[in-house]
Amino acid sequence: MPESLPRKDRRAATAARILEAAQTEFGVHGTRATIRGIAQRAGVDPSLVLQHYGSKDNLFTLAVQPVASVSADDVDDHLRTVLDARLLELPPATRALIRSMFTSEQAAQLMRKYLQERVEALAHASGTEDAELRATVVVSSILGLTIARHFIGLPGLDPGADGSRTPDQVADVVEPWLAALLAGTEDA
Amino acid sequence: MPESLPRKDRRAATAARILEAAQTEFGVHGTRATIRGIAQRAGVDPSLVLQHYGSKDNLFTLAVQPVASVSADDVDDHLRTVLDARLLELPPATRALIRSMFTSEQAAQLMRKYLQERVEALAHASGTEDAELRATVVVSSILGLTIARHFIGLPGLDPGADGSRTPDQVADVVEPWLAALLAGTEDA
DNA sequence: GTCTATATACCGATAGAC
DNA sequence: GTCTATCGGTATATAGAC
Repeated sequence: MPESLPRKDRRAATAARILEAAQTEFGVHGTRATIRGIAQRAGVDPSLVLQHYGSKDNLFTLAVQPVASVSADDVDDHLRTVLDARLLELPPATRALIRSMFTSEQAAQLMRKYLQERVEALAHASGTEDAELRATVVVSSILGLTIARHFIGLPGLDPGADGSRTPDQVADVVEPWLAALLAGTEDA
Repeated sequence: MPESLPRKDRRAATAARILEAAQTEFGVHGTRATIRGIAQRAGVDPSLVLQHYGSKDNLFTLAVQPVASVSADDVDDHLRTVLDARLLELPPATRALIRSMFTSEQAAQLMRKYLQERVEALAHASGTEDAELRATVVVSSILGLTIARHFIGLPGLDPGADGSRTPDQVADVVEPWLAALLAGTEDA
């Protein structure tokens, strides 16, 4: 055995590895992820998972906490940032949250709160008529694009598929369209 | 016991009740729905469920088959029809499919095929530049609105919530916006 | 401190009583 | 034909061996 770190540090590092493994497993299997699967991915004994986190439910709660959202002082910048993030790679916690929110009321509530915060930030920053409705539609559309891209695999959003489309090209089309709805300048 | 129908009809009626119960249970619990729960909802013995359908997986396959989509000869009519259907009440099979597609690869594949058919119909009917990309974004947005409305419960889409908004009012805002993206006439 | 063994519960599916 | 009883498997969680 190599020179070991202080016990406390080793324990914290193991706990972090378990949490990362939990995010990955919940991201792949949703609420059907198992303690055994998480332990195997983290390279530890299953009992250690509960030793560190007490229960599967507690570990789940920690694993699906989304990263803090950026502020929305500038609407266009905010839209572009969020859209790029959702079309490129998904943070493990976000992937786990989306995968789990249809079979966990707790996850659904967390997602509702998270999305509603973005709705209110966008609505406040735009301030047009029907601002909340428009912001809700924008946020819902981004959610739909995220799911279609990362969980369903619709070929039209798959980068490098048929027409070798990059995520940037998708965002170039989508961003002005979302901005137009928020601003209320679209015409049919 | 009242005068009973012919055995065959009674049996078919029971099978139909079981299938309906399965759609409801898969719509509520996703792939976590149980044979026992389905049987209880249908008012029959659990063994009867397997007697009729062979296996849970076979019953699941039948329960999540979406109803056939309408044709898209007229783009605006098609958008309006689909949008109204998704914002009002969701068919049981569609609810079960969406709820299950994150924990069942079979359901995910079925949803991909279903959405891609709508994408190609819309893209063919519009025929603008980047038609497939635009149709994919439209279909993904409708999916996002459906999920936000029926599975997350975002207040901005909740009919009769704060501003007593009807689904029609939501569709009145969303439909022209989606049509503009398809037609390529939006401006930023 | 780490892991083996197990308690408890629920799942899908099957066999056989009536 | 319908239902009782149960098998085999797997899950979370706990207790105790070392």
